[in-house]
Amino acid sequence: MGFNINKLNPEQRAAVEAIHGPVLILAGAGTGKTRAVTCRIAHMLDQDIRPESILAVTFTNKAANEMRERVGEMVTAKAARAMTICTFHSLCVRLLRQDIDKVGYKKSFSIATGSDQSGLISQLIVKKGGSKEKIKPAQVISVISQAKSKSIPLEEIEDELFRSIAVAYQKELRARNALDFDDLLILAEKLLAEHSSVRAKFREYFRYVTVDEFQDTSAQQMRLLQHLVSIPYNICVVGDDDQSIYGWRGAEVTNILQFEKFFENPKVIRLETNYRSSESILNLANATIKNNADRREKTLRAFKKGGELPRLISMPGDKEEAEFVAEEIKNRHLDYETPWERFAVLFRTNTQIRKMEEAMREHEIPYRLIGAQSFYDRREIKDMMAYLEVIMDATADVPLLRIMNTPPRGIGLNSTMLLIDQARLRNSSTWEVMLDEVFVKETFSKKVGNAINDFVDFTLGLQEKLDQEVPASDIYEELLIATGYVEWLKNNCKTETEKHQREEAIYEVKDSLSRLELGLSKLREYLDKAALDSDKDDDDLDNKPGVTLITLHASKGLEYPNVYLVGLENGFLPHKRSAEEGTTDEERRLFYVGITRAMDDLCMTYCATRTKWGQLESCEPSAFIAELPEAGYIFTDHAELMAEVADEEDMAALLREMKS
DNA sequence: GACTAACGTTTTTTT
DNA sequence: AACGTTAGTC
Repeated sequence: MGFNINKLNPEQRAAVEAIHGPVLILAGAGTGKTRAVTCRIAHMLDQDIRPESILAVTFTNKAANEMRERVGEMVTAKAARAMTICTFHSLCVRLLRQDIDKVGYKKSFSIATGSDQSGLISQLIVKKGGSKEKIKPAQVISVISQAKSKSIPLEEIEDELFRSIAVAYQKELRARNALDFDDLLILAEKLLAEHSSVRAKFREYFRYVTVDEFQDTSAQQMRLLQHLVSIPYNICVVGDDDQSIYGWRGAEVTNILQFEKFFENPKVIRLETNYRSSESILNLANATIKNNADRREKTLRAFKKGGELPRLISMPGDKEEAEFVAEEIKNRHLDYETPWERFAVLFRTNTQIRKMEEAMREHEIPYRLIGAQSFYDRREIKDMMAYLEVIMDATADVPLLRIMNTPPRGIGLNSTMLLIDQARLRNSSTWEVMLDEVFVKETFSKKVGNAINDFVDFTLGLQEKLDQEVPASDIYEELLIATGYVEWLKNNCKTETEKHQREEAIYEVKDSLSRLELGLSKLREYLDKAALDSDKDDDDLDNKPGVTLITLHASKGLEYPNVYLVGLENGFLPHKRSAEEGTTDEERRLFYVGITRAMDDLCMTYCATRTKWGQLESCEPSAFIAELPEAGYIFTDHAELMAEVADEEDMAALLREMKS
C-alpha cells in the first residue's frame, strides 16, 4: 500500500473507501480534498483495479499536473503512466483524435486558440462592416462562447451583426477543419451521443471516473460525463459549491447542488475539517459565505484553534497600498527570515498588479506573476507550433495562415484573401491552392507568385525530412535558420529583456523537442498539449522563488501562510459588472476563496482613491466588508499606522540618544 | 507590401 | 500610461 489510511480522518477515509457507485464529496476549502482523492485512486489500485481504467478529470492543467504528481508519489511509475489524468479539454482532444471523422471532421483537425480566434474574428468584423461600430474581437468571442456553452445555435444570437459574424466564424472554422475550445466539448459530446460504438468503447475503457473541482463543470461537461459513465456509475465528483467562481464561463452550480438528479443515490461525503487556516481566519470566511442563499449547508471546523486576528487596513491610495504591502513583506522577511514563497498578494483584476509589481521591484523583492495577461499570448511559441503543424500537415489552414507571412515574406493580406477565397470556392485547403502553379501564376504578380512558390518549396523540403524521420528538433533548427525568425522577432522587441525572454522561449521549445521520441503521433501529442496548455512554464514557475502575485481566480486550490487581499473596494470586489449581471453571490464566493487561501496571517486592504488610466478616482470600501463581524478583525487606518511607525522610530532614536 | 507616426481606446475572471 | 489600430508614406 502506497499510503497510510490511518493518517486520514474518518470522513476522508470514507471517501477513500467509497469506490463503487456514484459518490459526491463535498470538500470545503482546505479540508484535504486532493489528499482524499489521490489516496482514493491509490486505494483503487490496491483493490486490483487496473490503472488503465482510471480516469481523473480536472479543470486546469495545473490541477492535472498536481494530481498526477501526488498520485505518482503513492503508486508505481508504471501504474501512474497507465492512468489518464487530464483536463476536460485534453480528454476531448483524445476522444476526437480517434473518432472525429464520424462527426464530419478530418482527424488532423487543428485547435484554434485565443489569437487564432481573434485574428479570424477581426477579419470578419471588417468583412461584415462592423469596423465602424467599434466592436472588439473579444466581445464577439465571448458572445460566441456563451452561446456555445449554453447550446444556443449561433443563428439565434440576437444582435444581427454579432450573429452574422458568429455564423461566418463557425463556417470558416469548419472549412479550416479547426475547432475552438468550446467545439472540443461540443463535438466530443456529439460523438459520444450519436455513436454508440464509440460510447461503448470509452465506457469499456474508463471504468472509474473522478472529477475534480466539480462546481466548475458546465451543463455540457455534465452531459459528456453522463455519456462516459454507465452502470454501475463509478463516478466520483469532488467539489465545493462555495468556491464556484466560473459561472461567467458556463459553470453550473446546479451540477453539484443537484447531483442526485444526474446520478441517483450517490454516497454523499462531507469533508468539513479545515486543516489550512487558523480559526480566526476561518471565522471570517464562514461569516462571509453565509450571506449566500443557494448553497449546500456545511460547517467548516478549524483544526488550528485560535490564531492572529486578520487585519483590515484603509489606504489613502493604491500607491500607498502597494508600498505598504511591499514594505511589510520585506520587513517580515528580514526580521523573521520568512521565505518569500510564503507570501501571496491576491487581487481581483490583472490590471491591479502593475502598481504592486513596481513596488516589488523598487524594494528588490523577488516575485512571480501568475495569470497576467502579458503572459498569455506567447506569440513566438504559437508561431513555432504552427510551423511544426504545417510541416506535419500543410492542409491545416489555421496554422498555415498564421505563419504564411510570418516573418513577412511578401504574401500580404490581399494575396492571402485571394488564396482563401479560391480555397473556399474549390472546397479545398489553402495549401492545395498554393500548390496549383497555374492558378498562382495567373492570379498574382510575379513577385507574389515567387514568394508563394518559395514558401511551398520550403515547406515541401521540411516535410520530406520529417518523412525521412529526421528528428523534430533538427527540423526545427532548420526552419529557424531558413525563416530568419529569430532575427525578425528580435527586431520587433522594444527592450533587451524582452529580446532575451523571447529568444530563450524559442530555444526552450527546441530543447523539449529534442527530448521527444521519434514519430508523428508523438509530435501530434506534443502539439496538442502545447495548444491546450496555457499554463506553459511548468517547472519555471514552481521553482522560481518569490512572492506570488495572483488573481483570485487563479488562486483557487492554492494556499499561503501570509496572504494580502488588496483592492477591497466596490467596483472591484463586487466587480462593477456583477451588479448588472446579478452575480454578486459569485463575487462573494470569490472573496471567500481569497480569505480561505490564508493559513496563518491575513491582511486585507482598501483604498480611498485609485489612479485609473492617469485620472485619480475616489473609491469606497467593499460592501462585503460591512458583512464581516467587527470583532472578527482588527481595523487600522493607514495614517495611524504610519504615525505608529514614526513613533516607534522616534522612540528608538530617543533610546539611542539616551544611551550615548 | 511594409514601415512609421499619430490617434484613440481601455480594465474581469480562463480552458 | 500603455496598448492596439488606422492612416499615410516609401
